[in-house]
Amino acid sequence: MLYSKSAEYGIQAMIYLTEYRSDEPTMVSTISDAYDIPHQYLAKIVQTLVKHRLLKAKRGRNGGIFLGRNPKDIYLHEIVYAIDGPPPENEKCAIGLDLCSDETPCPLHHTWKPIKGAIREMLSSENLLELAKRVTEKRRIMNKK
Amino acid sequence: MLYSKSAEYGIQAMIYLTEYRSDEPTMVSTISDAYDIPHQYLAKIVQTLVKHRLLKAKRGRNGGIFLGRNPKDIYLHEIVYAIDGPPPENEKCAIGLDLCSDETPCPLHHTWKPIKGAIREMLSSENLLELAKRVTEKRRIMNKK
DNA sequence: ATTAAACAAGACTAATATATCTTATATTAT
DNA sequence: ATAATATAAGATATATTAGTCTTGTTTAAT
Repeated sequence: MLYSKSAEYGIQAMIYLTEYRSDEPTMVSTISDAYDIPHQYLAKIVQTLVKHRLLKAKRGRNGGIFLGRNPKDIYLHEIVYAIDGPPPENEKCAIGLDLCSDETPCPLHHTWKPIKGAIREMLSSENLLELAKRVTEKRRIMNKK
Repeated sequence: MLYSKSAEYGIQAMIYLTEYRSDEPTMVSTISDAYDIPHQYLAKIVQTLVKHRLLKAKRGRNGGIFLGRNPKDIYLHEIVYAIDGPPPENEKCAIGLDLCSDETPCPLHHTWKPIKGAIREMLSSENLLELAKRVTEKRRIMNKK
């Protein structure tokens, strides 16, 4: 809906790294096991994130990956864009008609535009640190039951 | 984003039928030409819509398709569900974590839930007649330029 | 009756996203 | 030095979506 499955895996991996942050590198296999993601597939995604400097990798024995920078400065849309690519220049209208704009709106324009704005806002305001905190909290609640 | 390309084509076709409603049937090729949709591909989609009674078809020479009922009583989500299938029982959370609910929310839950609601609301409140009117109005504006 | 022209339907092809397999390369423990 | 073990990278495989091709069936004009 919001992004590809690959981007979803990427987000999960980065949340994991934030939640269990450490000076030691974390192996990709540790994350793929934790979230039940195919190992080699996640490895590919991780490579992309490393190229975009969102992750750092340490190769060789006892190697693994780290966050590329402080998680409170990493926003969701960066991860999504790195993996899925940036959104298209001229975004299509919701119904696929040509030339949708405020002046010549497509039939869904007035309803869809604010929703699209809310999505953009969500992806560009949520940072990894906050997300990871909420995951920790969620686990706490679930364990209590 | 909201639905598959097939569903998008289906919506376009039904808007066309609403805008140019007539007692005579409209050929699938007329619509595929108008919206630049691959003819045979649209034909397949139309078959699905006929099976779901959203369209009626008249076979044979001088045949074509009609709306299955009054366009003001046809809502977007019906078209989408007919083509893409109904949404999954237990909708996944935005980040793909297990068990996302109000009690054990995923990290995006609070932001994403109202957006999802707005999308659902949009698809279930917009009817074909309104949409077609707006397309007509849009064309009027565009021609004036 | 015959034929032309429309939708119906199934098999096939192409493109893309997802996933796996194999080999290379880097790094550390021994 | 060597072996073990991690990421890097490229080729291959599978699943899904999008699109095409061919044939069947229905209907009306002739």
